[in-house]
Amino acid sequence: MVVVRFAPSPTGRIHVGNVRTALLNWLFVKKQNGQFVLRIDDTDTERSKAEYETGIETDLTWLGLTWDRKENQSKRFASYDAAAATLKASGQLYPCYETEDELERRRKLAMARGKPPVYDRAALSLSDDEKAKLEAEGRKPHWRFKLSGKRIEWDDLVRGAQAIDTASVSDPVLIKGDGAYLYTLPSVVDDIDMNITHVVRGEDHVTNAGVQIEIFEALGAKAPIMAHFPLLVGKEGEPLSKRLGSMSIESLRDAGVEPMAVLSHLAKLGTSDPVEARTKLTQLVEEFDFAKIGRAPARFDPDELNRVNAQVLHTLSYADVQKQLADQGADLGEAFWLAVRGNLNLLSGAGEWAHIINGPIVPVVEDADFLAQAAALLPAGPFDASTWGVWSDAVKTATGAKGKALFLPLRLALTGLRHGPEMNQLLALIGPEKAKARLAGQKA
RNA sequence: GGGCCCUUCGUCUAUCGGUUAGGACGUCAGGUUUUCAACCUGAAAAGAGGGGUUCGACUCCCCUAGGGCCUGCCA
Repeated sequence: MVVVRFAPSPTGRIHVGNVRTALLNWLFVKKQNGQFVLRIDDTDTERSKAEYETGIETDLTWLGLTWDRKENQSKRFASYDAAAATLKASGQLYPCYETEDELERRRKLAMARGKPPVYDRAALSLSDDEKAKLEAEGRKPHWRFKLSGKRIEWDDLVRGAQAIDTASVSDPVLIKGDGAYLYTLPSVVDDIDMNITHVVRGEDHVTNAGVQIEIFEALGAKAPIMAHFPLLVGKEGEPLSKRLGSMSIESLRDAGVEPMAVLSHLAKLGTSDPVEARTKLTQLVEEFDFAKIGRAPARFDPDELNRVNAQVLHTLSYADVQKQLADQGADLGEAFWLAVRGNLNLLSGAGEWAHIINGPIVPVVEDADFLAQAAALLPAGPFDASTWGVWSDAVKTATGAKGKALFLPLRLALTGLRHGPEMNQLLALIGPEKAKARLAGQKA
């Protein structure tokens, strides 16, 4: 069975970049009838917060990205300890005593000389006596994984044949001087223990992939299949991180954006499919294919998201939104929704139209005589969708006004606005009493 | 500095040596709505620059320019 994971750290709320990773994993695994594991990467106990963990769950749930299983890395230290012990025993995890300052200095020096800043493995040649002496001085070792220096190759589902030369990469630190695990080892151990079959993530991890494949093998496991997709960049092609603050899922939800708009946009952006609204997650699942994902960074433009949001709204059925309309006191029935949805950019806008229909609103009167003539011609009621046509025709005959001169004054008087849904729908919903009052210039 | 990846209409992209370079959004025009919005139809709109290879290059190679990622005791 296909098993994927989404592994956010609970050090903040998730944003569009994170969600894209989650979504791509989710769409892929649903198409394969596999399992989606939500793995909370909370090994950093200092920065991880329970409130962010629940925040992540809230955001994913709002989007409809369900998980089959949830794990917390903070509960799995025993497994990491065991894996570290295995690697230490085989000599593949070795202690280093350089300070961060030293390493920083060496890196800068190497770069200044035009050399790649790769760790020189000086610690490997330390004798037991030297190590003992350093530890006696109070130095705490950090532990590095010894890379093979070979070319690591894999077939990436998005990028095709990949090769990374581990000779050009520093031996990764797996355990910090304070004993804390860095992301690398727990990630590999979890992937093994949780039978993760496919790792789907951003291309910022491709170098990691090479390193991690070696760790998988060092632990006697086979690395999962990898898929690294291009990252999102901003509208002008700048790294998205600069604007991430305003892109949190929480903020989008607060702004009234539809979950399916977020999902549609993120699923289609950077793929060969047109960026169009889908109203059901199942449609996105059906259409998902790694082969459709391009290799160039995809530009995320909030305006596009708003456009997709409007598109979602325009196709949502009454049943889809009835509950939400009721929540904002704007459930005026199916005819109302159908009349109004095409004019909405946000669902919250439905409330404004409900208010225009229910009143009281102040009509805009530019020519009271004209409106008085029109009011006199108003049918007795009740109103239906044909009332408007009959009535406006009568007004036209009586006054000689036509086109814009006929319609705009009536629209302004009846709705107070210059634009909106078709008047035949609106007039039927407004009804005879309010129509009459508004035409007379009265608040109603 | 080094490594990896990328560059086609304004935007997201198709093309995997021979196409009138296709689609979607946006834009513009027309239609519908006796107004507007929504909706429908149509049009304009592209291979970063320079060298090669080839009968032929968007497609393959090199250089230049531009962009992204990595190069952490971050994830």
